[in-house]
Amino acid sequence: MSIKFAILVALSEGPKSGYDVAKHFDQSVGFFWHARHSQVYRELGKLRDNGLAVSEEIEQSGKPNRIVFTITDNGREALLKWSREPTEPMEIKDNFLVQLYGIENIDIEGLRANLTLRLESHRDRHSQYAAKHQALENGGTLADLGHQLALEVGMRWEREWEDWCTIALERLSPQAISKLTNVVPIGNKTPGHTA
Amino acid sequence: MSIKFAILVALSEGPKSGYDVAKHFDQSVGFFWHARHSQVYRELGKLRDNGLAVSEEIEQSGKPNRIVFTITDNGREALLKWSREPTEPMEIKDNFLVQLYGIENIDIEGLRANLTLRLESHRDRHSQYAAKHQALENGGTLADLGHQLALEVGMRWEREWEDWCTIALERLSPQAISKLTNVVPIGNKTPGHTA
DNA sequence: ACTCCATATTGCAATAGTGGAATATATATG
DNA sequence: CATATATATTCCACTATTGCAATATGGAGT
Repeated sequence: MSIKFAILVALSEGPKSGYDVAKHFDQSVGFFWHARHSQVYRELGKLRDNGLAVSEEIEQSGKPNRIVFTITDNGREALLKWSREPTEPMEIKDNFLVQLYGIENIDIEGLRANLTLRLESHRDRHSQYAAKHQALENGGTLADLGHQLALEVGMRWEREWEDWCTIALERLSPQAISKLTNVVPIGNKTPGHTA
Repeated sequence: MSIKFAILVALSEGPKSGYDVAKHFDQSVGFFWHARHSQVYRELGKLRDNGLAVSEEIEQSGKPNRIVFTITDNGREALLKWSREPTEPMEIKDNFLVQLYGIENIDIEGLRANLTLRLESHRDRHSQYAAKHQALENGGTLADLGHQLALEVGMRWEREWEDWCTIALERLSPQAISKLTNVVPIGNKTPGHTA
């Protein structure tokens, strides 16, 4: 229901081709609702069909022509209307947490390896958000405020994951695991003191 | 790719019918990878087709027969194998953040209303996770540790949203908005001091 | 010279997930 | 007595999203 609006938001910042959306998206609204290029092109077509955007073909030589989309008044109306309805909070959907939930049938060595990898990737993302955020620190417009607030959610999320990964690595260390009761960890090399 | 594993994890705790999975799921693994009943039944069928679970029909009168699924050794193998591969960190996908990103074309009154609603819902979820977490506080098994850690991610997530909503409500208050430069907020009743 | 990358769009098969209807009965609530 | 809710499964249409291949060319790197 809503890549539609993410793209509309992207267009609201200025006319863009599908290529533009797909590319610069990932550095802005796309942080909070991502899509692959094939979906972007399809959705742009729908926006045009529904009168929320208009398109204009721009001739180029050597490359396929650019098709530039511009948001219409109807498009802005749609955004406005959308923002007056309640939005569902997003659901957590994370493989790693599913694995934790099934820890008894999971390779704990693998879990630790994953944890280390993810710590890295959360750090990366955190600094990505932080960089964007810092670039806005002197901005005083409404748009800046919106971007700042959104990025702050991203930063909080990544920071929490970072903290949690560190703690989880300790709580899942071989030493810690070996102190648990009932331990017969499958796929885990640690010799737990079995009953 | 992975409601499959969430269901496998559910089955790993004991044999379950589709109805059981759909129902009790929401109080456990389903926190971290949810599915509607129609999908659950479909996936259970696939697990059986692929030999990761076996099913047994249990006669009942008055109600349709229960079809109880039990995880197989192949199923446990699949979980183990899965946990040795890296998992992608989940992506943020939140309508509300998209709206913030497009704040210039959004009804700020609506945004504030949404913010208030969400504050509520994050509080609810937080206490849901916290209750589950507290019930485990004396548990010392590996399974308990896994559940605790997973729930802690949920708690962190909800707590951060709670904090952030409160802060955002201040930063988006009519008074705060009116102090911004360049303000011609659409759909916002506040008389911004236009240039 | 060769390969890789950026530009730019289209199209399609496949997977993932939602939402609702249909079916059948027992029990609880008003 | 009517209505809702819990039990239990199946099926289907639909939306959402991914991933890949095809097409065409200019420029940068090795």
